[in-house]
Amino acid sequence: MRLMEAALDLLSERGKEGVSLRELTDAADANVAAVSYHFGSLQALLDEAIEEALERYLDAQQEAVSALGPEPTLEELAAAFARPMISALTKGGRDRGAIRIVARAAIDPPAGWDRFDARFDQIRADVVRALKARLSGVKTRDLIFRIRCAAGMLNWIALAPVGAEVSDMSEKQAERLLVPILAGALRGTNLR
Amino acid sequence: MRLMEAALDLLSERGKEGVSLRELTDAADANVAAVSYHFGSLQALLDEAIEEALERYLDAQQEAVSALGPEPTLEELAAAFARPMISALTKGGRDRGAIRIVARAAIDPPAGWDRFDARFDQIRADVVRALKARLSGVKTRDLIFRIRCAAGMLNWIALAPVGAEVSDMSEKQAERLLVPILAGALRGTNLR
DNA sequence: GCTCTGTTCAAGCGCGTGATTGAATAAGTC
DNA sequence: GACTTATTCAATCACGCGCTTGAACAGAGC
Repeated sequence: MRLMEAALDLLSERGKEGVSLRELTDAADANVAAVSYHFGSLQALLDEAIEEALERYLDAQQEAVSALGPEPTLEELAAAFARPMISALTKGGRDRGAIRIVARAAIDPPAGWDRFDARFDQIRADVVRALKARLSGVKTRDLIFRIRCAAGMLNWIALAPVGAEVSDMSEKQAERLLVPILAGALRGTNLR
Repeated sequence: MRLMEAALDLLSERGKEGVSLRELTDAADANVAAVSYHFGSLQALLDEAIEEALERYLDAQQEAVSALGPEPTLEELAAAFARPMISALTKGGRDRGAIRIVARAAIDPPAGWDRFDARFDQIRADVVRALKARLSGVKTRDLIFRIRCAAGMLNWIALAPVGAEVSDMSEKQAERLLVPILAGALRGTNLR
């Protein structure tokens, strides 16, 4: 569907408040009424696009994390956790666009996103389990917070100007740059 | 000025695209024409508010970093770097609002923000100098990237839901939680 | 009392927005 | 060919937007 593609493109550039019906239908080479006809409203189309982007991202991250061996190192864990983001950023195009939509939405989640809470919790639980083998002294609550900080850092890179640097690299280069930082954040410093 | 206060409040809640002239003047209990009269336009008022918030933040961060001793530990450095943000978040109210405005603006900097590039570079240079004493093997370019990642993580915490947790803590608690993560990110993992 | 200056106000302008409408067209189905 | 259904289209609606206008008001200086 051309409308959905145009919605994803515009959402990634301008955010969910910056997409007007006219420019969307112009970009999709469609009539304004087509949006109401197929999706009910502009908002419904945008919501659908955002949810689709999030679902794809969660699928990729969950798969990457569960593909890890039994006792991964911090770096292996961080690499798996970050791979979907790094891959999308360095690949560019629609993939990078979709990931930016998700990152934007994570700042103030749209209504109804508690629907995805269980998936977020599941992924974090998997990461926590792997982390505990390496960081035995840290409370679970703190580990979860560190994971959220690491995810936040990735989201920031997807959105902010600093991420342009990463987008220009190869996937390997970006991984070599980012994984030590993420792993360092997960490990922390105060308790050895 | 009531208009400026209302602008800061609304900007921190909705971002720079989400503030309408009507709701601003309603919140400030003023007439719509007052904005044009005193500031020229709505955009000019918002720009002024954002720049003021950024300047205050840069001042605080620069002061905190330059107040460090000659060879600070990674934790001391991270604590100084993060103090203005942590302080504003835990303090709440207008301080927290102002910091969120800055964080939002950092995602896609308004036109003319290259004006502040020198200040950002200055602060980063100070941090790099202190970092080099502790991380002798890392390239300057990579250190700068790590600093930007750490700053990004703080900005993310200021904006995203995960930050609510931090906002409810005391400044000391928040520092104990965040500083090890930031210091860990700055140190990285792959080269000891 | 009169005027000048700074400020506030209700009313309205032009414009872009999301959404709707009824006609026109295309594609099956018998 | 006739009827039904799905889709597209130009035209239009009401609304909220940023901004301007000219009148009204208040205070200071003379």
